[in-house]
Amino acid sequence: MKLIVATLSANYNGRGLTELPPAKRLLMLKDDGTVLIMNDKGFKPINYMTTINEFNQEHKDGETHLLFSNKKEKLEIILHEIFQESEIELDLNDPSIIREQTEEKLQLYISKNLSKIDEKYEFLSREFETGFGPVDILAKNKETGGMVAIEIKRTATINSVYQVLRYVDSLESRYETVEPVLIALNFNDSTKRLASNKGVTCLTVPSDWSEEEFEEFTLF
Amino acid sequence: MKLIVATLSANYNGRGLTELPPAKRLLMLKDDGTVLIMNDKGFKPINYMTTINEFNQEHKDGETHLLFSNKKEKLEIILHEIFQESEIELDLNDPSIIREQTEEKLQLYISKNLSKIDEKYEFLSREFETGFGPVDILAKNKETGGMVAIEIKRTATINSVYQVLRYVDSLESRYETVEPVLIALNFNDSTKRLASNKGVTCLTVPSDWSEEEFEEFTLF
DNA sequence: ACTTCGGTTATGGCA
DNA sequence: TGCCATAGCCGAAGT
Repeated sequence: MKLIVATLSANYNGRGLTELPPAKRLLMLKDDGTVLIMNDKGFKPINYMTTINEFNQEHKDGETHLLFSNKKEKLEIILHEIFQESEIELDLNDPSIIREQTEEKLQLYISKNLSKIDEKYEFLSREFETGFGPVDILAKNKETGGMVAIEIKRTATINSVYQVLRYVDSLESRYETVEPVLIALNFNDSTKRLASNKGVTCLTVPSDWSEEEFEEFTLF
Repeated sequence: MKLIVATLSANYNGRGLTELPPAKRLLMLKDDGTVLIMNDKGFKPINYMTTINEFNQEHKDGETHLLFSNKKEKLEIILHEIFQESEIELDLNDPSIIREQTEEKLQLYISKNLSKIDEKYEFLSREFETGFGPVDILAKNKETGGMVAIEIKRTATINSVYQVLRYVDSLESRYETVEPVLIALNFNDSTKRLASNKGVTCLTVPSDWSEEEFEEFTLF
């Protein structure tokens, strides 16, 4: 990638419309075509653009204008004064990051260990289609004999409450009783409150749902 | 900020849990404490961390271990081999980017020009509290005399449909009839279909809702 | 400090 | 390709 330290300004038009006043910043031109304008704060670029098809360069009044574009977007960068310019070589095939404890893995864990969360639930199926999209887990309440719609989240929000209620709505046309359940690692108070008002059961995953358990699953 | 080109690996634990195998990458250490690990693809860092309170450095077997942490997160970076190291100075007070055509500006535009979208609607208030969060615009249908709950989006999704229906649910305890309306620049087909099934009116903002109109508004 | 919501969200998966 | 849901979403504003 190429790194340029310069006083620059920018204009973007595409998904949104932005104007960036001039300041001394870092411009990164990655080998895959990605362009990033960085300042010294935070982790997000101020302006950026990916999937660039067209690039043009102009010189006007001693300033360099860079024009990046694709079918839907346009980014203009004006380099007022260049202080440094350098090229660095990184690994072409960067081995990808390994993510653990994702919602997908949590869902697989709970599918296999539902009774650890609550003894009375019996797992029936995963990603069961309701008509409003698939519910994460469909289970049976061994005490009541009724059905259970379970929505799983790493962090449950009020949206999760409405989501599981939608599934229950849809499933109630097929089953006599459907009980809404939210299972998550974290709930905030307002979510628990709303769930309680709406009759949605909230269950927390034991914090020791462990890496060892994963060995049983294959994601692919 | 400091830039380091090195063969490095990383482990993060906090909001999630990740493992990054070694490769030659760019490490950015920003002046505000932000740490970024970049490769030569895309606009996102592979690993990163912000709001760091604690930093420790260790040397083991000729390798440098960097340990960044705060109350909730921990990031370890192992520098196996360092190729380059440099320090660059950027502007301390980066003037902030100017965003146009944001949802907020769209909301203000529609507040003042609701009759341009549909003659029969009369604006009553903005950000009206429903009990399930504020509805963007509360209006009156001059033909029916009923109330109108309007949700505004740059791009409307199926979630927007459920959102406005929640507001209507809540408002119906206060008003006799409440009509759900979605106003957006873009709708996708499935959103329009769902809205139609659920009795939610979809209205598109004329593409010439112009910058000139903004002059009337003050955001602050 | 926590919650809520918009974002040029990005990104991966699947129809 | 478009649409959907997740993400270590981030960041900002309000409480």
